[in-house]
Amino acid sequence: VARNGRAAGASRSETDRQKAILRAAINVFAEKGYHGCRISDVAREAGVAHGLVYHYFEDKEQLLQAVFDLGWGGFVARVRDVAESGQPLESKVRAIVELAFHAYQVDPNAVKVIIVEIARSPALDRARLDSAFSSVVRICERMFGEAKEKGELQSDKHPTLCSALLFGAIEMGLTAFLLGLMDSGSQGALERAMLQITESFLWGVLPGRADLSLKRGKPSSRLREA
Amino acid sequence: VARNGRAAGASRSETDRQKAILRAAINVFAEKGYHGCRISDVAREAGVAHGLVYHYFEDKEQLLQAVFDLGWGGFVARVRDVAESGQPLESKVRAIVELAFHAYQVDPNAVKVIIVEIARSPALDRARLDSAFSSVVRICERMFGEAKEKGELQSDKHPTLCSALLFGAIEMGLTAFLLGLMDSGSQGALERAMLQITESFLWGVLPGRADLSLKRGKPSSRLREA
Amino acid sequence: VARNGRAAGASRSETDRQKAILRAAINVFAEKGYHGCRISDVAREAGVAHGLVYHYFEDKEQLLQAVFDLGWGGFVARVRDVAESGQPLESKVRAIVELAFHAYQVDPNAVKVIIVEIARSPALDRARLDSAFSSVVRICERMFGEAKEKGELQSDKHPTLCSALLFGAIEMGLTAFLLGLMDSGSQGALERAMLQITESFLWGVLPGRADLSLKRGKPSSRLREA
Amino acid sequence: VARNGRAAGASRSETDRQKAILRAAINVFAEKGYHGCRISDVAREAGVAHGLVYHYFEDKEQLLQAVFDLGWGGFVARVRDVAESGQPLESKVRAIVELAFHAYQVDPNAVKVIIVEIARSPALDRARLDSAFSSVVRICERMFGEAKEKGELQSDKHPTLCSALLFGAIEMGLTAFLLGLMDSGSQGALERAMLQITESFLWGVLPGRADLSLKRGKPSSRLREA
DNA sequence: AATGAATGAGGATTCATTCAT
DNA sequence: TATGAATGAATCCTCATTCAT
Repeated sequence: VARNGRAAGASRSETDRQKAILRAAINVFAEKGYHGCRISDVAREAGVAHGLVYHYFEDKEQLLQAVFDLGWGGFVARVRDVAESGQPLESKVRAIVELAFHAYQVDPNAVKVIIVEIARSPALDRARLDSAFSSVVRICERMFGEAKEKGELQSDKHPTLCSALLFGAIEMGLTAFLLGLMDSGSQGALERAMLQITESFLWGVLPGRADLSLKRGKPSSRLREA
Repeated sequence: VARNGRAAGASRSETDRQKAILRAAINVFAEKGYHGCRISDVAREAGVAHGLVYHYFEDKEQLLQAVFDLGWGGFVARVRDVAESGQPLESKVRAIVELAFHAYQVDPNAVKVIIVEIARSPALDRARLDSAFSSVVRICERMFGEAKEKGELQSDKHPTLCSALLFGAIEMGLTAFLLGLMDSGSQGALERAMLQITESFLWGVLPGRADLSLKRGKPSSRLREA
Repeated sequence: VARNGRAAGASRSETDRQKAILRAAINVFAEKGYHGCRISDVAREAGVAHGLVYHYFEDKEQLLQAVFDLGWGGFVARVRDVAESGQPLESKVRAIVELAFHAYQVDPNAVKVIIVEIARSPALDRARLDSAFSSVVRICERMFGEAKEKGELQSDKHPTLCSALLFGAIEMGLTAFLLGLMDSGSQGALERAMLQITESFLWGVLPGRADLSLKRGKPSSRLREA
Repeated sequence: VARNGRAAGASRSETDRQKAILRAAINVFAEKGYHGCRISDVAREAGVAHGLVYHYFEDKEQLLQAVFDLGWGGFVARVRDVAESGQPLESKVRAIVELAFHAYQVDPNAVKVIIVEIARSPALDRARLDSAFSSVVRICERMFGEAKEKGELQSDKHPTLCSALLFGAIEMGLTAFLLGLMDSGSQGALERAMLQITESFLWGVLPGRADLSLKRGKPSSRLREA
């Protein structure tokens, strides 16, 4: 029993160490960028010797992959759930934006790393990364494509581009906070931004447009009103 | 005259070398990424000895800065011209999107480097870059703010966020091409994308836009105002 | 016990590597000069990879500093002990010359590096070095100043200059050996040189010293006082 | 005639340029050290393009040689004149010290370069430099040797060492000024230092020694009293 | 599992030197 | 003569990775 206890403790602490390193990697990558930091920076942040990083991760690149997979993988899965659910397009879009902003609220550094490093080229396995990124775009592309067939999307809109634009709006909205263009401290700023992104994407920014949603008589079910 | 010609040729060729290096840097950075290439890769691409790069540029980072300044400076100036012109908001937005896409058509690699290697990364002098990036956002923020006062923008839209969203849509639209999500080869793809970004930003993606763009100015109660 | 032995061996060997590098640096600097050698020359001499040098020393310059600190620090401390001891000036001078020559006998290369590469050159942090060098001069300056008050030094001698001259005599005496002007191989050459430097400094080189050293304390008018 | 005039003017200006470069080299070497400066630093100081340096001097090393030869060559020649003159040892020593201090007053930077760079190893043609330095030592060695035979030097003094000590005293005396240990600004400081070096070398620093010179009834002819 | 000493490939940068003009 | 663009050998230094303990 004592053995088991110790073993369990040990194995738990193993995982703890690994998690600590992953956490540290997220923070250090977010702060200095993947190329701008050393493995030993990550190790110091995690409070371990740099050699230990290699016990848990193949190499520096795999560490970034792990950060990416951890944050992105969950996000993609959740986006897929939403995109493949039965709700109307409007609700789906709203939910996806909420997912992204929620992730940002929970772990802004992780979002930052993913946003910042995702498009940088040779550091990562392009195939894997691009496809990872592409995968969300593709998922939503399908979502928009099907919505288009159902008449939930304007007929002249390219589904791929819709998908890209949605994430572009989300990303740059978040970037505005990351860069300090928007004050993320002020109460409710993130919620308002989230709302505006959704609304703008759906109805545009010009006056008199949003009102249509009423006219059409299809008030979208809104999560927060549920 | 011949002398003058030669002299002019000589002095031009000095600048030519510098330009050649800058061009090479754009292409090599776009191809392999800033961190993924060596100065000597740039030099080889430019057909010069690597030492010459240091004759014209302080160091590798300054070379990237130069790429940025060259491409971004012109873009910002043109955006400012548009933003401060007298035309209605809709035309301004349309013109700004066109500017970005035109830059991409003229020099996709430069756009790629600026978007992928510079606009995000902590690799460079953040103060300078952030302010450079912020500057366009601020310019358009003012544009949207003034439009809002004139009733050209929905009253609940935050000008900063509008600005961020516009550039987010543009950037991710371009990214879709950069990553190959969209086929930039097909005739007119860029033009259609450009149009869609503009329209989506202005009118949203939900159906009914076509009607509306004909019968603008029909106010009605909105859901949240109910 | 065996474990302890190994552990002790290990911890000692860490320091041993550092010492080996320092030793190698002394020899290589002495042989080829600071600017004339590469870090990898030092590393090879020490039998380690060049990267390890940077594990123990900040950079090449700090390595030279370390050589200096090691050799000079001890010397200064010993000079201070002598200078602040209670013995008469003559004995102090004798002891200081002995210190320097002893250092040369024990480690001629270290003395060479300190004299040739450090004591003069603008290559290093002048503030630190000058003050290091100045410190001995100042220590002895005080020694001569106090001796002067006690009448142990000619009343028209400037203490600072006495100090400088003493070390000048010592240094050039050693330099004569370093440059091969004097044959350091011949038995007792160093001892004789040491003695001559001391005697010359104390009594001058003109004839009549032998008498005087027997009948000290016979004042008479001096030429300039005539 | 016009041609001659121009030619003469041209050739004169050639020499002027060369002299300017040499002057610049002296100053820059003195300021930053031979290894611490670039050819272009020298060229800038001289107000010429760095390429021109190679028109007048083989390479960087030859430039240092030229500086050395210029300053040292004259000094050695003058020392030889003194050493081989018929005057008594005491006068010779006095004259040699005066030569050195005079050189310092006329061109402290040149003296600094020669003093500082002379002993540094691989930068220069050791054979040439050492022999250059050795040559003065040898010249004076002979001087002391002959003086010893005539009984003008203590019988137990090694001529080589006497020579080394003399220059050691001179050099460190000058170094005291170079390092700011002595205030070279104060009126007459150099003269007093010069005097003290001479006197100390001849009669030592202990009290009651100098008086001998009177007792012996051989007042040395002193230049300043001439 | 954990440490950190040790390794060495890799690449940025410098600067003496050349040479076309 | 004079210039400074151009070259490229030389070297410092970094840091991912390994491995003995």
